[in-house]
Amino acid sequence: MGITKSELFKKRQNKMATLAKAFDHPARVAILEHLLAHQTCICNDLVDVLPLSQSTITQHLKELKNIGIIKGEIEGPKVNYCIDEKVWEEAKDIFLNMFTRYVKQNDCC
Amino acid sequence: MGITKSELFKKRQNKMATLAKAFDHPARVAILEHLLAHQTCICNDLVDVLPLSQSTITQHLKELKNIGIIKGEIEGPKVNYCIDEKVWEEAKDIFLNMFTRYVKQNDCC
DNA sequence: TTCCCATAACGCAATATTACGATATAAGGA
DNA sequence: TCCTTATATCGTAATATTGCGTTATGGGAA
Repeated sequence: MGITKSELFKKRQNKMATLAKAFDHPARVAILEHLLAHQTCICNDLVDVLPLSQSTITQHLKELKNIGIIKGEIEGPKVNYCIDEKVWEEAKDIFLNMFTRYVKQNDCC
Repeated sequence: MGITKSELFKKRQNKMATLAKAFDHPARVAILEHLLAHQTCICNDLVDVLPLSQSTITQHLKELKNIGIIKGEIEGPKVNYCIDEKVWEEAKDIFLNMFTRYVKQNDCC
């Protein structure tokens, strides 16, 4: 159906799924990397950097904002985007926790 | 279009996007958590544990296998699934690298 | 005011995803 | 052999995502 039965899963699982969406498209990875690299927040240099149209990029930015991992500040005619520290750290924790839960096994597979 | 222009992005970005897909649906998070918790590989206890139908679960398992993060070993009439260590560690590295690239800023936003 | 710039919103088209029931398939046990 | 159990596959329906052109919108500059 394309519809995810979120209500049937645990909060934490849904949260991780949501946060993972920030990284599940190469354009969004590229946007986040750009934000990480340019300590100063950016506006639409992205249009010059990414091989996508302005409207598509705006949409990805919107999605990242919905997820909460970035925020945008209107500054005159432009918008400055940057990583939302709190959410970023939260994502870091959740992913770290997940990844470190793995313990090597004797060889079941 | 629903089609992602992967060819226009860098390999690393596409790789991360692919790996993120392993975590971008609560059912897949739940499956991975189950695999982490039960050191012994499992088959379809998942059908009892998850609120989804057998066919839907099989589909998620297939997707996780495509991504490469789990592998399945046929054992008689059952299939034992488990985390693929190599891919798991690779994902861990990529995400860790991404998350630790963030440096707190003076207050641009 | 009028014109441009950066962004956002709208609407469309194409494709992908999620979910499930129903039907295979394959191996082990009765 | 026939039945059961565990998985996989198929087909279908509903919804989501991706991408873009086009059109707003809002502010600054001329």
